[in-house]
Amino acid sequence: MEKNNLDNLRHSCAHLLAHAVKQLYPGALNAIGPAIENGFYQDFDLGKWSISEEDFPKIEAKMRTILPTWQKFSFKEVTLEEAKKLFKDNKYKVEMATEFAKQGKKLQTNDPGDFLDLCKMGHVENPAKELLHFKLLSVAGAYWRGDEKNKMLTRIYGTVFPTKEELENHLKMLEEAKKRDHRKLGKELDLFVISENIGKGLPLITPKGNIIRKQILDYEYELEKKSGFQQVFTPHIARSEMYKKTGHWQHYRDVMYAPFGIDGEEYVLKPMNCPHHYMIYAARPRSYKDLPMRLSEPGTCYRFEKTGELAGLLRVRALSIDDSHILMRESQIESEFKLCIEMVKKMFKAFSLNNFYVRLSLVDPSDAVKYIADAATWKKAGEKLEKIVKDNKLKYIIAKGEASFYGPKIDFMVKDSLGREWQMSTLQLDLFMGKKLNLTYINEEGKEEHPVILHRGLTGSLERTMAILIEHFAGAFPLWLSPVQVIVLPISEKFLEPAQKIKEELAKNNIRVELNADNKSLGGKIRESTLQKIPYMVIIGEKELKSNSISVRKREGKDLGSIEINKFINQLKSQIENFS
RNA sequence: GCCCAAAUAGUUUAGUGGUAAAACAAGCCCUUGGUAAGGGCUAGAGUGUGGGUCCGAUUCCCACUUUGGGCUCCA
Repeated sequence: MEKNNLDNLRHSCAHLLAHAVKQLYPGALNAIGPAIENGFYQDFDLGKWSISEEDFPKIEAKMRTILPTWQKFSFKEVTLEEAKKLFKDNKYKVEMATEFAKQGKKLQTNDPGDFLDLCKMGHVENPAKELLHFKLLSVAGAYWRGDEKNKMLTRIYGTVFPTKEELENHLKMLEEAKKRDHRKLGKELDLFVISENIGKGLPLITPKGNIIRKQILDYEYELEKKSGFQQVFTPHIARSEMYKKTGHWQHYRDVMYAPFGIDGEEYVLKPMNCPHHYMIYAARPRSYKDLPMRLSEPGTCYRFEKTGELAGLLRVRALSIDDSHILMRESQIESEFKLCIEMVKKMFKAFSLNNFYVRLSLVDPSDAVKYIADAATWKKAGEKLEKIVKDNKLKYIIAKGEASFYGPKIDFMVKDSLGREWQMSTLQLDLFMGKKLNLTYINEEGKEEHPVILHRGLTGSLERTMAILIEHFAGAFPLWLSPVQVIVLPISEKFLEPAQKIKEELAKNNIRVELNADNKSLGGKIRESTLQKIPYMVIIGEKELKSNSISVRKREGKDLGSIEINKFINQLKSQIENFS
C-alpha cells in the first residue's frame, strides 16, 4: 500500500477511536489524531475519566461495533462561525478552527454517518470494509500542542493495517525488537548495571561492558591520531563563574547540577567540556601557525535530566562525550568539517551502522530565549553549514530550532530497536565563543584575531553509543568489540589441563579468552556460550589432543572443524585488525 | 516534572486476605560426555520503602522510591 493510502487508513482509524472513546466516556473531548510512522494516535481531554491499557479491550470492542455503520465519510466546507457553533463544546476544535481560519486555510468537517469532526486530512473510501485490522498499543500523556505549559491530554497510540497478516507481522516485529533492548541484553550479557543506591541515570559499566567501551575509545584514539588531534585531560568540575562567561549559565542552567561551595567559591559539575578546552587554548599566546588546534578528550559530563527523560544508557545523567574542540581560522572551516565528516563516516562503517541520516540543525529566529541574539552571524553560520553538507554529499533534512545556543550543527541520527531516533555524532559551528571569551591568535600581520570553533562529538556519547551498538548487533558483537572473543570448552574434566594450555596460548596472543571448566555436558556448555553470544568456541577432547589441533564452532552454529591452533590465532588476529 | 502502568530469591516468572512456588544461575555430589540444557541434593526472598484498613496484608487503599511506554527536554 502506498504511504498516502496507509496514512489515510491510519488517520481514519483515529477518528474511529475518537468516536468509541466519546461514547464510552461521556464528556471526553477529542483533540488531534494524526497518522504517524507505523500507526496513529488520538489525543483526548478525558475530563473526570482516566484510561489505562486495561481498558483497551473494551474500547476496541466498541470500535468494532461502530465500524459497520461507517460506510462513507461525507465532507462539508464550513465558515469559522459555523465551526465555532458546531464544536462549541470542544475548545480544542474551536482553537484549531480559529487558528486555521487566521492562516487563511479552508475549514472542513467530515462525518462518516454519526460522528461529526473538524478535519481536512485524507480518509479511506469505505471505512467499514477497510478499517478491520487495528490494535490499540499504548496510552500516554501529551501536552496540548506540545507545550509543557498547557494541559496534559491523554494520548492513545494504535496501529492499523490493510490486512491481518501485515498487522500480525508488525506486532511480531515489535516483540522481536524488545528482545534486542539494550537494557535486557545489558543484564543478560552483564554489560552494565544501574544501582538505586548510586542513583538513577548513573550507569555502572561492568568489566565486560567496559571492554566494549574501551574498544570504542581505542578505535577513536587511533582515528584521531591519524588526523592530527591532540588528547587532553580535564577535571569534572569548574567554577560557576566560567559558565556565566560562556553563557551556559543563562542557556543551560536547568540541566546543570546545583552549585556547591569550596573555600567560598562556587563550583558546578561540568555539563560539557567546552570551557575546559578553551582555557587550555587561552593559557598561552597562539599564532595562526598553531591553527587548527584540535583538542580532544572523552570527557565525562553531568546533566540534571528530568526523571522522566532517563532511558537506560540512551539518556543518562553522567555521560562521557568523545568531545573535541577545533579552534581554527574562518578559512579552515570547510576543510576541518570535511575532516570530521570523514571520521564520522569511517566510524559508522566500523560499527556497520549504515542506517543513519543527517540533520542540519538551524536556529529558530523566533526563539529569543534559547539563542544568542545576532541574526547576521546565525545566517552566515547556517549558510556555511548547508554548503558543507551539500559539498560533502550528505543527504540531509533541515530542522529549525535544533541548533545549540551558540551555533548550528550537523547531527547524525540513528534509530534504536524500538524505532526511536537518537542523535549520535554532532559537528557544530561556533562563530560566537571565540569573541565572547576573547580567545585570540596573532595573524600574519601581527594582529589579534578570534578563532572560530568546531565542536565535534564523534559518537555523541559513549553510553548512548553502547546502547545503540548493543541493539544494533542484538548483543552479538563483531569480534573486535566482543568482551569475550573465544571460550574454550573441554569435553570432560580429563581435558582441563590441555584446555588451560590452549587458553593461555590464546591469551598470550591478546585474544580475550575464557575457559568453561564446569562439570557439564558439551551440549550444555555450547548452549551457554551461544546465549552469551561468544563469537568462537574451541572444543578440546581426545580427538584434538591426538591430532594436535583444536575444533572450532561459531556462535551462529557453524562447525568450522579441526584447525591447527596457530592458524586459528592468525585468522582471529587478521579478522580483528581488518574489522573496518 | 507531567500522564499511564509495573515492582515477589542473583535472573525470569507463579501465587494467595491466614507470613510464598518454580525454573535457570550458585554450592556440593554422581556422571566423564563430541556440537543448543545428563541427574541428584543443599542453601537462597518474607514479596521496592513507609503508612493505613483488618484479628491478620505479599495480596486491599494512600504516599514515596525505582523501572518501563509517552509528553516536554536532549548527547
